[in-house]
Amino acid sequence: MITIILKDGSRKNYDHPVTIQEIVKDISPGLARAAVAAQLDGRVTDLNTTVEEGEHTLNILTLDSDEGMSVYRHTTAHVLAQAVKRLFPQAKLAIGPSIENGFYYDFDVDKPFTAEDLETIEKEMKKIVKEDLKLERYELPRDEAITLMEQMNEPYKVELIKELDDDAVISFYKQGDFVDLCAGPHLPSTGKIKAMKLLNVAGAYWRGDENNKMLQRIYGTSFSKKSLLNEYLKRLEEAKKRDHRKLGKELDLFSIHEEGPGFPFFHPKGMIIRNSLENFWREEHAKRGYQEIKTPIILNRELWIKSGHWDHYKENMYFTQIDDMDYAVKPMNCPGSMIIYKRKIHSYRDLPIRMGELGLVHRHELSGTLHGLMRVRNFTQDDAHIFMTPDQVRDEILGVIELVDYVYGVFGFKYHIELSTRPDNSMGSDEEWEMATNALEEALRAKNLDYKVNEGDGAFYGPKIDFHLEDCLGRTWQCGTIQLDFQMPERFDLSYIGQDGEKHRPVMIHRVVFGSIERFIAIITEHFAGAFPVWLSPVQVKLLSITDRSNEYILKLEKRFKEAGFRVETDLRNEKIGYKIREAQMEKVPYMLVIGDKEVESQKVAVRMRKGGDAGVMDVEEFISLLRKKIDNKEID
RNA sequence: GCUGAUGUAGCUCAGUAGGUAGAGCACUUCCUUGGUAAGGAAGAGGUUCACGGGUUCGAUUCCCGUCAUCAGCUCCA
Repeated sequence: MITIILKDGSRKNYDHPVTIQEIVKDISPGLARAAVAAQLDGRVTDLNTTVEEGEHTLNILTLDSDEGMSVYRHTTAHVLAQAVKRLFPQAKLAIGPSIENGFYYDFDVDKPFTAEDLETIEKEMKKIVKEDLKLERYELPRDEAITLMEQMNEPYKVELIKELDDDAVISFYKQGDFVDLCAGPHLPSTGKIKAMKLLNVAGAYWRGDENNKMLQRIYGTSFSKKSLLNEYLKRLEEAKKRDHRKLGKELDLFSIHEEGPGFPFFHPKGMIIRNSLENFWREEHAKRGYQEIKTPIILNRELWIKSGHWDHYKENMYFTQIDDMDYAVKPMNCPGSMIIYKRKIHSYRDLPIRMGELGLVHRHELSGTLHGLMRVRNFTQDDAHIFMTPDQVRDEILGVIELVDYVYGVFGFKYHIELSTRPDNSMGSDEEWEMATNALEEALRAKNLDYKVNEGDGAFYGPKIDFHLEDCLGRTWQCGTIQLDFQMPERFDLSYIGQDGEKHRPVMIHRVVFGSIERFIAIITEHFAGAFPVWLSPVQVKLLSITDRSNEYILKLEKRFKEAGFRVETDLRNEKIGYKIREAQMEKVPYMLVIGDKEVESQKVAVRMRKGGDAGVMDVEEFISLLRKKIDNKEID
């Protein structure tokens, strides 16, 4: 007797052996169509699995779930491998997992795949789907598994099997002429795959280790419907359109040159965005009791030895010599802050001291990882160091969390939080780390915030809370971080005089909100697709003349707007209005004012908005107060 | 850093099977004074095709090297 308990608690009984697929069909034909795999007694398994005697819980995985999609894409990866093996029989298989939004498969081949190869492979995959091959699972004892893979000339698979635990089940999946070592589960047959696409090829090291051989990785994705695939492809295209490197060039915000790889140049328009962000930052920090400092970019070797950077961060630092003495270009701002803290004796009454610094740091990043403003070799951290007594820690962390929450809200970003714990190669004792980690967790719990834990991902001097914001395309970016540090105060022998008249050791927080100003600009450029909110727009208003009869009035308006503090440009060129509008629109200017005889006559302005077009005629002062309100409230249009 | 692709006018790109380069946009001048996403004409623009070598009578084109850019190198059968 077989008893199946379904998700809703209902039961089904069978007096003969059944496969999960048959059970699903009994439940509903609709579910049978959507099903990709199942959880039998909590374990993920194939639909082809035959259920054994006894009582079982059964949960069907469909394409609505992440697990379901992952199975679906994993099977697509197998189809890819099969296609490659048919076309390139000498190719050796490595691994082929499903990943977020798709899958990949690594192959060892003599010649890298070309774009044309991808097309051919994709065609072959479609053939395999059409053949609707059944995926059959079977298990083999270790020796036989190794012999099989050796016979098939698959050295990577042999290596994988040899590394499996002694008691591990070694399973294979067979579809037609193709067999692959795989834990599964898989779709019942290749015909279930409805829409797929190979996206690109790239080199990837075997097991991600650069000492190993470089394999060829083919990336692809698959969806349950053609329309979903197209939607996904559209999103990729949209991301490409919004690429800050492209928009940065088109909108003339910044540039990067051969003369300084990873060292961005900011143009006048980029500087307006930058300065607007920094002004906003300064205002918000002043409100919250921060002082601002600026520390030098180059400091001597002793300092970096004392701070621990010399031992823990050397590969990322730049060095120089002055009068035969060793110096380093700062990769972080904290040691400079230490020196400022130490300039005088502090009373407990002075604490907490919140010292902010928009500090330019330099870090040596591998040349292959540089990426526009996202990954650079010099950038400005919106840093701050908070020095406090141990019993102030919680409130200070809460204060930073509140600040981050407020700032991200202004840009319309959602975010999530991650907590990173002690890494290898770190300073300090286990007790200190535990205390620090607990303090961060307590603050998160006090705010009732959800968070994910990343073991071993902390800084070398302390654990951290990271804020990952989510842009309008659903991509996440790590920006803000709060790092608790018991090490630096110790190393620099920081102290304050307590109520008892004795010296005590302060605790310190490092924290950033934007993270890097440069990267934040990249993120908002992509988030807003270059159409920045008015308060950030390099040009807020553009005055467009229809004929030169209105020039005089326009110049008067320009003066008035400048007095009002707006960033305004005029276009008096001898061009048609459509031409001028098109240009202003492409520059993504939020407000265009079209001025012709009628406006001169009525002493008004005809407003055209970047989004929404013609907004009708308005009184000049009325427009000014409207714009001022939008700017002051940092409205997003 | 590694693998692969790419590097031609300010921008986007074409091109030469090796015989000293072209389009569109932008720019300049002229005509046009025209109401909500490109009016017309003419002109200028490359120290000559990222840089350095090599092959060749001759290289932007072929070969080697360097630099830069782009994609990936984290997701573990």
